[in-house]
Amino acid sequence: MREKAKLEDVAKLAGVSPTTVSRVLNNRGAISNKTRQKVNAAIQELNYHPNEIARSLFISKTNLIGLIFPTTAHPFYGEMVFHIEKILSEKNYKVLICNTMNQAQKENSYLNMLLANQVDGMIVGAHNIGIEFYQKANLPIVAIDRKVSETITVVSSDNYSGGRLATEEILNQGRTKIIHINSVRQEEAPSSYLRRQGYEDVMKEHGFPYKTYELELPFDTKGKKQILSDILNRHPDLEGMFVSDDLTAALALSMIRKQDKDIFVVGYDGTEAVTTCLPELTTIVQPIKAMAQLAVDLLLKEINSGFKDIQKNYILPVTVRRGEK
Amino acid sequence: MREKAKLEDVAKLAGVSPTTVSRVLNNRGAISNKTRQKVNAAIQELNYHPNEIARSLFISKTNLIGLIFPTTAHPFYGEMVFHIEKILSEKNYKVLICNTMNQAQKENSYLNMLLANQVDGMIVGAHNIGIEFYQKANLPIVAIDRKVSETITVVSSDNYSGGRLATEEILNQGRTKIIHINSVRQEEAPSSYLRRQGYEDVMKEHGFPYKTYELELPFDTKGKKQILSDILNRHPDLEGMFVSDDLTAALALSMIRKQDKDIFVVGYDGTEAVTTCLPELTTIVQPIKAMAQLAVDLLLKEINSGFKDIQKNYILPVTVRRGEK
DNA sequence: ATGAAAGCGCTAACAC
DNA sequence: GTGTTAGCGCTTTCAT
Repeated sequence: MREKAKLEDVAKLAGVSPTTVSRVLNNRGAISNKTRQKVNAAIQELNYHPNEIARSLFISKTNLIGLIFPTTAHPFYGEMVFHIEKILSEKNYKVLICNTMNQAQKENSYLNMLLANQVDGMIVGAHNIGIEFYQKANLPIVAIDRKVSETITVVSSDNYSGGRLATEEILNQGRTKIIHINSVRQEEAPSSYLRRQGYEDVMKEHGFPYKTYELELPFDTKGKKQILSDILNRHPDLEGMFVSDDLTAALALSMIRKQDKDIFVVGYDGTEAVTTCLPELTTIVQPIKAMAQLAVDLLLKEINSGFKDIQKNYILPVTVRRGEK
Repeated sequence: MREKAKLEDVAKLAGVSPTTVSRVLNNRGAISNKTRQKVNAAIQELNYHPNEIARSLFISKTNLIGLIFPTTAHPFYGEMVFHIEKILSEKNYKVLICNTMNQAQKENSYLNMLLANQVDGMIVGAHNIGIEFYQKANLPIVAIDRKVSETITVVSSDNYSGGRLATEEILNQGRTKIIHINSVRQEEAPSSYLRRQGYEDVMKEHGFPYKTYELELPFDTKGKKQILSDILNRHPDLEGMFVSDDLTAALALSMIRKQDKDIFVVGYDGTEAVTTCLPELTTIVQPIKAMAQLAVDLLLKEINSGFKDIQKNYILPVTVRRGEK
């Protein structure tokens, strides 16, 4: 295995100094055409690739962005990560991906790893360690759907309206016996709380009883099914369910079909993947692409402004996607 | 924004030499307990994080792995990337993610980016540029579902058997008028060709006519639907379809339902997400986690053996997942 | 238009 | 046990 060529090798082969090669590479300063050609020829011949690591070390900038999310295996995050990476790569940034699987310990060690690797910034959509860990990082960070904070910018979609819309969608079907299934409330994640609030407010306004299940949903399908089954049994006359995650909603839907019940299910997220698989599911659509775009824009602004206080909360609107008949 | 502490700052504060700090950090050599404590205290106080970039530069190893895939927005790749990252992170490797969106130009520039960033190796599941680009990289690489090559290890699942199984599954329903829908054949991607071969061989063996559509499927759902609709119209008496991608199969399924036809659809991939959304779909399940594990194992072996010739093709078995009634 | 030299933050000989 | 020194591959003053 031939050793990798370095800048010095190129310089020697081209008969110039390392400085000159560097100038050609970075298009800086004035270079004669003849020199440029010699250098380029040498680069070609040696199949030379500049060492970004060395470059990063010198300029104290890596163009590396860390992404911390629960798991790309979930379509919501898979699509979110896709959009973020796509937008960042167009601006010449590279993306380090971290799947925390909702484990605080992993999130913490990923955070330290990213700091050690000198990322220029981070986009965080995981919710398990205190915001103070991130504040200590002293780095441009944008959070997605996280707790409001004095120093970290948050991008989210309108979870409260989402909860309201979902509930109204069911009520519009003439159904009033409606429960809500949510993930367990996490201190740092207001989204589930807001969705719940939206649901409960609407029910209260109409004077209907409401019931929210905050579940610590297990990762495996079997466990989820068991829990859902118990809930269905407990509500034999149920007419509607607002389930704050499409995948769990899908599970509920298929159980309902099997039991030949008539329960109207509304889900949450509205990813491409789930919409393709389950076009009949009514769901609240989060603007994933727009959230990704905004998060990136804000992050790059922080990075380029020297991390000054443009911290704020941004809330993007959600929409209803009515299931196809 | 306080400047980042560096090793030298820690050394000064602790009243020792940089070397000693480095030794404490890396647990190398013999250090007195007292010194270790002083150093650790200084590290704490300064909130010091070792600069991995500088370290990488010196030791000529980044512990960085590049992942090149079409898009994490597709559940198959989303899940694949999740598993790969999870396994790699346990071995202290970091992951740079690249979404090529099936564009050769992007794939090529990602490849160069990864080389410039001194990745220790790559796992590639995209199929748009010639294998020779990768060979030039002169780096440990494992390909997933790519063309067989003399110098690059390939991990795939048994696409030929998958094609056969899918077809037999439909025949077992007593259906014989079966078509196959595949993505357009790409020179470097044998998987679609092998699935097609499996389908056609089984049909031939039974003496039934066969028809394969190799489609350049557009990215948008609308376009896909149009194409599928045309195909359905062309085959009014169709009894079965083998569609070599679950998402496209899901689209076909919902159209078939709407038209109230009786066509048995078998898909391909068997991801968690699609299985959850569409438990009634029969599909060929690729062993995503096992493929990820094997790909990582082989890659790390190449990296640690100094990239010697353990190149080979590994084919993992697929299974049938029968749709729930 | 080009080159010499210093240094980004770290580690590994090699001393003592 | 601990420190001194050189250097990983690059860029950038500061010369010329």
